[in-house]
Amino acid sequence: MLTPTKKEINRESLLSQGVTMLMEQGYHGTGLQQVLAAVNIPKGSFYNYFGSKENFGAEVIQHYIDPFITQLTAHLQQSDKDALGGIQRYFDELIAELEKNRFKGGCLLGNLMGEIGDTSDVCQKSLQSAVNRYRDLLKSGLAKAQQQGTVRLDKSAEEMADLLLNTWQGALLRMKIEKSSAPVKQCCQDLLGDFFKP
Amino acid sequence: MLTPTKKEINRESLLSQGVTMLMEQGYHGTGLQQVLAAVNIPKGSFYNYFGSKENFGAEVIQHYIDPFITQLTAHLQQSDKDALGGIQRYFDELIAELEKNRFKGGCLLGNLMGEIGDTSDVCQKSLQSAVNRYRDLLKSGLAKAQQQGTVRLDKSAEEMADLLLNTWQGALLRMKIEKSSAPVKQCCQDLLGDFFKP
DNA sequence: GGCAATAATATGACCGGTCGTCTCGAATGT
DNA sequence: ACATTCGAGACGACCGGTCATATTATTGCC
Repeated sequence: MLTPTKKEINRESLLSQGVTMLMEQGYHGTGLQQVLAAVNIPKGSFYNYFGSKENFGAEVIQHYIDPFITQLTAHLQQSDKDALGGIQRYFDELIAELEKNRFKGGCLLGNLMGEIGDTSDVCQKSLQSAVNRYRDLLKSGLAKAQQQGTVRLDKSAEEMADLLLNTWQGALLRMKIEKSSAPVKQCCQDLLGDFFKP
Repeated sequence: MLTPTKKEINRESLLSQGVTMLMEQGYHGTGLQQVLAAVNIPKGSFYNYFGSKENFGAEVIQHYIDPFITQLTAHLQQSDKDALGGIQRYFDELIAELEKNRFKGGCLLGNLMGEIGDTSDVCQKSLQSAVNRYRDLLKSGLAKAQQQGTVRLDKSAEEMADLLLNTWQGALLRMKIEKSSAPVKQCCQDLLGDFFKP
């Protein structure tokens, strides 16, 4: 079928609502009834679409990261001659979005890594995959910047991608409790604007 | 009274058990009954000692960070002539402990910042205070290292303390899902062994 | 000091609600 | 006609929180 089936529509809206609510209230803090009520899907249907809350969580994780991959990819393509600038502008856009949300939520991946990253096998694997997809994209951007001479060569692109991702996650946590974008701005400044420079 | 009252003993063991369980299962993932059963304290007593789960959480946070403050303070005093070395040895000790726990738990502060850092005012304030106490201690260690010439001077000690703390938190999240100490080791290597060097 | 009166604290059964999950008849598609 | 999917509601367990009662301390009086 070309038009999505009702099942696919329902799955999609549950996942989308799941992203919002898991971000706001965490995994254990969010009840399925709450998600189902928000999108007006009967409770009984849930287990037809997803087998369990845990599986749902794992799918929500993937559904969450997709737009970020797309967005970063777009910035890298758009700034083809200046990969570092593309990365910087991507993070600037993220920061603007965080400020618009008044520093609520942060990053679903970070929140769930902390909450259930070591208690749910299914979600752990989904988190690994999501983080790796994102990290690899950052890595390729940084590698291109290395070729362009805007980023130091004596550290591997992968090592820097990991460092950027980790510091960003930590800075998002600080942002949440300080209700300020200073930590995330500082993160970009310290790494992209200093440590990664040749 | 010199000997602690029964109330104080009970409070203490609840807080101690709370640290363990909130670390393992998160805030919403841990029920009060579970905590109370583990230390054999009746449910009714809980609300005499702490007014609510939220207040309990806020106290658990402080109870959690105290030993880390003590431990880092000890390392800084012990390595008086080499503050940077003291900080490095402190983190080495933390890493050894994390490996002993098979990478479970991570840091309670990080986990709770992500889970409830923007939904519970009381816990948010407690998290702020705990993180700031820890950051200020790191900052004073780094400042001393600056005086000793082992750390660069063109960045403030506070900025570096924030960066170290944030990257450490992010690395702990990665550690949890990758079940490996590589991220935290890399964190220390990148910052203490490279970026902070003069 | 001995003892009743009073205050303070400890307790666990119990509250309404929500949790994640499952059952089974109804609806749907072929 | 039949296989598959759906969905209303029920399931027992557990949630955070309350409260009347039981126990223990403290006080005041003789």
